[in-house]
Amino acid sequence: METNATDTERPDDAPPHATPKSAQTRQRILDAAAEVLSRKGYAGTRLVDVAAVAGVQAPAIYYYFGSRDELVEEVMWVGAHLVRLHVEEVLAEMDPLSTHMERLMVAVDAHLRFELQLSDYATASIRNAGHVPEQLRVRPAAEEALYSRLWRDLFVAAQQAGEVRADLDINVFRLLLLGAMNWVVEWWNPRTRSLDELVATAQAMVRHGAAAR
Amino acid sequence: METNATDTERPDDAPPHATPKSAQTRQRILDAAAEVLSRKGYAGTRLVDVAAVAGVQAPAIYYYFGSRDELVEEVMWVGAHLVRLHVEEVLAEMDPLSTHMERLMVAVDAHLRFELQLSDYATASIRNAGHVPEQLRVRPAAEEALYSRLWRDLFVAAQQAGEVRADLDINVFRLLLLGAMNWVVEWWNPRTRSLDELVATAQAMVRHGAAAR
DNA sequence: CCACGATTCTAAATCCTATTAGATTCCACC
DNA sequence: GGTGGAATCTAATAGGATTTAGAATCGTGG
Repeated sequence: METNATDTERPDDAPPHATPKSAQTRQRILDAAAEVLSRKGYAGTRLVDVAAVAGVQAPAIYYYFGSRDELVEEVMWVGAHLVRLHVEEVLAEMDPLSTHMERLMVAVDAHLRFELQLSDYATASIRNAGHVPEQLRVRPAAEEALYSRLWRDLFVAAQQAGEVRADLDINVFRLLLLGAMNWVVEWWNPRTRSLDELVATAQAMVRHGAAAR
Repeated sequence: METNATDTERPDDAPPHATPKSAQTRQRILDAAAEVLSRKGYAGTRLVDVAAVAGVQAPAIYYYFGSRDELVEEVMWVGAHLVRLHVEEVLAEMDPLSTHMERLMVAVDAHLRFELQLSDYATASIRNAGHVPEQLRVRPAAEEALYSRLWRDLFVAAQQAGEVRADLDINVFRLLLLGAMNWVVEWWNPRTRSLDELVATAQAMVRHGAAAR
């Protein structure tokens, strides 16, 4: 019994998957859950709806996930994970000579675009962070902590380099900024406002709001 | 049948109330609902819990409210309404000679303090705005629109007076700011951070982020 | 102190949705 | 083409929460 197999994070309790290509159904279900969750929220997400979006019958979900909560938890984790990966990746591609403020601007841009355009997972994760029962928050919370650290590092570096006012409370400022960006999912309408404009304004909020001088 | 009585907004479908003093039970129930709703969210709010907090049995709620959803809707509406009243009141007390930027600072202060200290209703309203079913959003949404207008007016006046940069998109900036402040309920912990510090940083975000010069 | 309406309770009905059971189909491989 | 396991379905179960029914209690005015 090779319980500690190498290709999976979840040891043994996990149902089958990973073997045949039809386990892409698992992905369809996960995607569907992300979409429904991002729209309806934890309260309004019914397995029947998820199944319908995934083109499957509700009980089929149990072939891949132990329970509704397990499915939700995974969506939340993936959401937090993807955002962090995306922002990290974009930052890694930057010119190493960029200023810290430039890095902040790029991070703001990446966060907003990913959240609004690329990922139902991110939206689901953001909107339901404070609404799912405690037990479901553990794994996702760990991911969010990593993401939080990423931003903290950006701000600390910028402040130490003198690019951010020394008297600014960067911890509170960072949390306010992330809140402003997260809340965007509650009001942004692609048909009403251009994403570019949104990004530019958010960047201005940081540049002028935090910059030294 | 005096259906169009003068002392109530809801015409006739409403159950008794308004007459005897014991209708303060209604208030207890509403308060309890606000508290539970602000902590557990729409999903996790069970009538049994609300009843327990109100010191009553669950079915008693139906003597005052037609349904669970009606109760929730009222909490949401009251939440939005109270915030607006509070901020309007504080602004009204200001020296008429105050600058527009000073008025914005006071509004930020009032919004945050009310949301975090004074009102479970505000918290409940904010946290669940995007999570309750569509039908429940109509009445609360009307209140929120009024509040939105209040802020828009503040920003428009400030910009026209030249106290806010002319090239700033004040609509987007306003929505970002309100988002930042609303999201605070998701992370603020009174034991970890002082409210004064939070308010000061939020004000700085506006003052430096939006101010001309 | 009695009556009557207002208020609240206990007990039961109803509904909704997650979850399980068991049957069935699909598909790769012999 | 048949066999065995993987994948999915239909139908039934179960549990929890709202909501109704009807009884009990409380409090006030006569």
